[in-house]
Amino acid sequence: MPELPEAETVRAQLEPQIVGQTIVQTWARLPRITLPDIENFVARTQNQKIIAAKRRGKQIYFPLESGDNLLVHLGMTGKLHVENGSEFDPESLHKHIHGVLLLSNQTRLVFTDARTFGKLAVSRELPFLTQMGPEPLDEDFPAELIAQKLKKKAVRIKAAILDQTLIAGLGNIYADEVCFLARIHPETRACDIPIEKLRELISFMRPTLERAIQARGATLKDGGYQDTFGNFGEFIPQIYGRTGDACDLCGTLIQRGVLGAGKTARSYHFCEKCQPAKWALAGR
DNA sequence: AGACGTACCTGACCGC
DNA sequence: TGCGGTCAGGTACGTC
Repeated sequence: MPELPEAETVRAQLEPQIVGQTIVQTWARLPRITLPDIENFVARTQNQKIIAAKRRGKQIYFPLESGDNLLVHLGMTGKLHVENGSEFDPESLHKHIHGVLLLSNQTRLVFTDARTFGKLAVSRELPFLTQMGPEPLDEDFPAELIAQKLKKKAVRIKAAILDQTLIAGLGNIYADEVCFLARIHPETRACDIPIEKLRELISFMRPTLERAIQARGATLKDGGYQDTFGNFGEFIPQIYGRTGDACDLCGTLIQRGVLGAGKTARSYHFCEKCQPAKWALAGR
């Protein structure tokens, strides 16, 4: 699913394809995912020149000449691609296509999303720029500050690092990966982890995300993620989605666990030997 | 205010 | 072959 590396891959691939182009015509059809509403989205993107392709965390956005921004969140199954053509028939579009932008160079920017967890939006304000936690890839990423904040949290460490207001860009895949690399059981309460161990966990974020970007992201068995050219990501997780496989480090069979319950449950993957529950589950 | 629960959505997969 | 049940998770929002 699209996390920071997948969003960055899409952003970087789109940049040379669409920046400098003018949106000639906009089409959208699903009110639930189109903000603030379809009428505004269409009116405020049409006849606008795209002046940049940016990303913050998992959020992709395109500043327009008017001062508005075109925002695309890929959610779980969202995809963006550019195809040739200067017209289209809304009646004959595949049912998963929820947005089409005709560009001035006779191409179309197409948004598809099977599970419709993604979002299309137009907005002048970008509150997520300040509300979202720091970018792990930034040179001045405040690692020590994040370690201190984690040390005060009672939530389980995996839930803590998924919180986009604390750190931007980690999702289920990369959260599991860094827990594995740091040898921390995902259900450990953040405050129960020694501070030096938290620093170690944080130190794995940037290299892991950078390797994933070089591999153009990760595509799991469900084939959910594709880059803008329809290619699968080639990042191979060491732990995520590998239930029943042998751990790369010790050969122990990788297990799957569930964080939370009911509708909110999120799966995690771990090696019980490399990631022992020595601080975990203390209060249960 | 922090922690946790609920809801959205549908393709893929599985057991019968 | 068909069908009901389960799983997948990013994020907004409600509750305690």
